[in-house]
Amino acid sequence: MQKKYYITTPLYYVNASPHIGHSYTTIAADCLARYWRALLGKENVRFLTGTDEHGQKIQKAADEAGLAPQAFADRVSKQFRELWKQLDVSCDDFIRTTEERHIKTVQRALEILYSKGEIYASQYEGLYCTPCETFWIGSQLQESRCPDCKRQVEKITENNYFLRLKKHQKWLMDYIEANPSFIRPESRRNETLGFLRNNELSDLCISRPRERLSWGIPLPFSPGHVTYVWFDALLNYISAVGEFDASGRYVSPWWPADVQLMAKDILRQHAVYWPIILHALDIEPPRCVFAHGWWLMQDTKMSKSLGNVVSPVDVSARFGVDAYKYFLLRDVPFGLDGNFSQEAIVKRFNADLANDLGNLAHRTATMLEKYCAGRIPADVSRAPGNGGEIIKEADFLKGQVASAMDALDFGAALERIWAVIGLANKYVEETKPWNLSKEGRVPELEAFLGVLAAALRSIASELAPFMPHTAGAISEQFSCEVLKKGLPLFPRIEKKQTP
RNA sequence: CGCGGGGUGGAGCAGUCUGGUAGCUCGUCAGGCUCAUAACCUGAAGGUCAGAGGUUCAAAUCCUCUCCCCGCAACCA
Repeated sequence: MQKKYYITTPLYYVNASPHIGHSYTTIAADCLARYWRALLGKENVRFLTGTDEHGQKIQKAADEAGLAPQAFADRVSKQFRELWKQLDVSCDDFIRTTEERHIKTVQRALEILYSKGEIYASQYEGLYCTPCETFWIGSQLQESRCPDCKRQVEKITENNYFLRLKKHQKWLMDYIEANPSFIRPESRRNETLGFLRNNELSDLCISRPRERLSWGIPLPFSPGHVTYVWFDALLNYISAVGEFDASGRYVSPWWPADVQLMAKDILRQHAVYWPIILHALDIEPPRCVFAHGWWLMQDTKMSKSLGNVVSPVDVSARFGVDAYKYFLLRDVPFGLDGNFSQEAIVKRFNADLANDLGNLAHRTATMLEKYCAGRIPADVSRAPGNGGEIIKEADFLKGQVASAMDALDFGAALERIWAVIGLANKYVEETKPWNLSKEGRVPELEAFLGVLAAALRSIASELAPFMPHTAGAISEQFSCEVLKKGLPLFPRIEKKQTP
């Protein structure tokens, strides 16, 4: 049995405000963190998120906003931090790449790699558009002009520093082959292996000349250069939870990470560059990098230029934080793309949350009041009908949720929980408590209600990582000797209501 | 010969690796019930599993070919 659990999200790039995609990764990570805290104890789980703040795009966005890069980064980073608070995300740490602790670690890592010969000086040659300050590769050009501003690009050469990737390619392929659960889901693992088999890695340019870009971490061995933003950003996962000792050995109570979540578009950086950087530093790779899918808008990718980016603030304000989380984790298998729409959320909300779960809690509460004077019976030994089976199924639930969570299959975990909700609703129909009441069969009636309350407690307990508020509300109602009836948890959303 | 993903009842999906009565959710229709948020429960209708050929006692599942859809510049989970 493992003793500790370290989970990360990517550091979100602060060149724009958070959208539902950012919240998806973070909510999934939050769910896992909450799940493992319940299992291992709060002190044995570490959940890290944060913001990535260096690089040319930030500098550019800051210029456009008329702010200094740091001031701009402060502003957007704060948006992320506040969003996580609003969404009740339980991160243990929020790291920013402009923090001292991170800069120190990055510079130390650079020194170590440089002294080991893993980083070397060379020349970078490329097609550069000066007004746009961007390098392009041949295939991106439109009639040898910059695809953005349509101006002529020029071939320029600059002195830079490179990280050796090629020499570690064989090691990485062997590592991925030997560790089937390192890259998940399996389709992404195959994709990565295919890429590595068909391509020879070229060494990674990890520096930028200061005169071209100043907003970054200076290279300790070349003050005229700053660090390439991806190299900088990836190291956050270790800079947040440990440091290098005098001999250059990385020491951390948390590393290696158990799961590193990300969306599929940044798998390459995490499945190729990142393990190689770590390997070059004599640090173990993470146990698992998991790439999930995208949320599409009407079957097309969300993008700023199409203007179809949805804000998690608006959606969670309309439907509630828990319902929003439920939708994200339930509607699409983790790993695949999904379609995002208000209609889809309403459907889930009404069918699963209002009709199944909310209604079960509410009808149980009403029956407890009506038939038991609000007392919650503890003795279920004389439960009629399938009562014993319901109790058994509720007990099994923990194990079923556990195996789904081990597979990072949130949807399956929720389906298991909903199966018990379904059983409980059916149990009411089959038992017909209104008849028991008329016939004065009090012991059976009480045991019946005891079964429902027990089932709801199990449901709440398993639901807690997914919907903390809802689970709390259910527990509170049904966990004492006396019922604390509340208002319906999820009032149905009627069709006529306009968005 | 680019690479990858996909085409299963009205909608969204699972099943394909390890052939053997085609399953789930939503929607529709009918019935039941009244504790409950017009919620809940039961039942029904609806699919030649993109198409063609092949292997097999048996194919959504294996093989071959064909057709169609989506992604593969940037922003970006």
